[in-house]
Amino acid sequence: MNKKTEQDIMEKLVSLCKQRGFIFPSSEIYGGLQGFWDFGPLGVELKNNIKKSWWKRFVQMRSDVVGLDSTIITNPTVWEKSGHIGGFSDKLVECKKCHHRFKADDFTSNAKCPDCKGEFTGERNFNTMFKTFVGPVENSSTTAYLRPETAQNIFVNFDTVRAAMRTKIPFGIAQIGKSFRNEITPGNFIFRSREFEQMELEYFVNPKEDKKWFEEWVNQSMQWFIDLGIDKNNLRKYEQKGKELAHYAKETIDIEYNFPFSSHGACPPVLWHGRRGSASGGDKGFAELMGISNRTDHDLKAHGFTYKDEVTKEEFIPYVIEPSVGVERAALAFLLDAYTEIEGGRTTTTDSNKEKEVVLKLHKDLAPYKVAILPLSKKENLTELALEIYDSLKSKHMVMYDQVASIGRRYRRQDEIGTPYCVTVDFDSLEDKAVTVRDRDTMEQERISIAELAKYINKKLES
RNA sequence: GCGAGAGUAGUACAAUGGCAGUACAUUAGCUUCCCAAGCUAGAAACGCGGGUUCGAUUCCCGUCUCUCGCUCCA
Repeated sequence: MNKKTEQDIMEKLVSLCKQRGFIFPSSEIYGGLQGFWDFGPLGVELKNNIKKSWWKRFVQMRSDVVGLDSTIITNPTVWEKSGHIGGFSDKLVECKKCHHRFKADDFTSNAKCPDCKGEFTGERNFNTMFKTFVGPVENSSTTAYLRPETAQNIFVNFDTVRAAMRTKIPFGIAQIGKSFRNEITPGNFIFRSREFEQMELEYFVNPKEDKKWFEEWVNQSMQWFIDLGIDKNNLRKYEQKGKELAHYAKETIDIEYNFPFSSHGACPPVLWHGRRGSASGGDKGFAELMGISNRTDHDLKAHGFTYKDEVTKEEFIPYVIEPSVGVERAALAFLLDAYTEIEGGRTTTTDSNKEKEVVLKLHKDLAPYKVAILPLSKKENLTELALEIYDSLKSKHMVMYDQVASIGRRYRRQDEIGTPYCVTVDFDSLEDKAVTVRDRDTMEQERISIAELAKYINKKLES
């Protein structure tokens, strides 16, 4: 795929998301706000389905992981202890000539730009934590922060959760929730936004076993994406090396997805202290979808926790293995991977002259609507039966009813939003008490008796 | 924050110093009845404030917002 085509796909997906009610700019009637996105009727279903899938696999299905839902605003001491008040605030200088930017601690005040020998601006603070005030008085003693990650709330609750649930190491605490980062450059649609939702799991282990558990979580995380239908060829692991690693991390592996944009431009790798400038050594497309880090005992130590094994009497500060993924970023990867254009369309039974057809091949667990009920005709007796079927299914699944326009057009509508199954009520249905169930991907149809329909659909959606 | 570009129906695009169009999407009706057919009718837009002008969506200034690049990262 060439670059132009790739950009087109991103633009087309953005349009589709807007038109069909997945995602649109926040507060758009006032021009929107950079880095903030609203999820529409379909988007919220997709997002909920992603979260549901993650929670089921990593909390519900595991006896060694429990959940948590903590607050966005906390006592600011949390962020002092964690190092975020220092770490999320960088002093930067900018070259007045070439506008390259450098961390101020690397240079003396009279230094020249290493790229073009230009003059630097004065130091400027780049703080990526959102500030707010608790209570009506705005001053330094009431300053609080919107959390830039959900992880710290898990760490500070370590002992309380452990005691309440009688958990023994190794065990994990999972949390899904909003985080906020005042990113200097949000962009690429929902890839990087300022308000976003994280699914984080902090898995506490004996430091002697950190390697084993790290590998385990990398593999588990990878498998989750694959099981939800992401093409393996669009996924890869990237191990962060040296200065790419966060200060707290002993080891980090990114799961990267082959996005249709390059998320990082060139930046001087030698001069830049900290992270790598371009994704995985400059390859275009692949960019971080998820990170799995060995955070060692950095966080628990910072908050003053320790752990005692009551059987072996061994006392230690647990290491933390952290799989962390952004819900919106995952949603983008799922949408991109599902977005399929078919030149000329798939129709063989009519000679309609369409240029292309769009099918969103989302995994059935992720599809916003699972089933659409379509009466073949608007004639009274068909719609009545169709609505009865709709009513009989809606308590179990997200079901859509649509009677407007030709049947072919309605199939296209459902294909475009990824609905896996369409149930068509035709004139024979009145006689034989059966309907046809149409598969999104194969367009094949099967005739099912109405009495068996609910069971049939349930089975299809569970398989 | 700096640099560059851009703001016109839901989307993608036109045009114009004097009634703002097209395609797709959408609504109602007719027709058809299993894969975007057709016909008829309809709804729907010039980011905002100022200036120039008889008249500004168009020209000028400002402002806001977005997009791209720089950092940051899920």
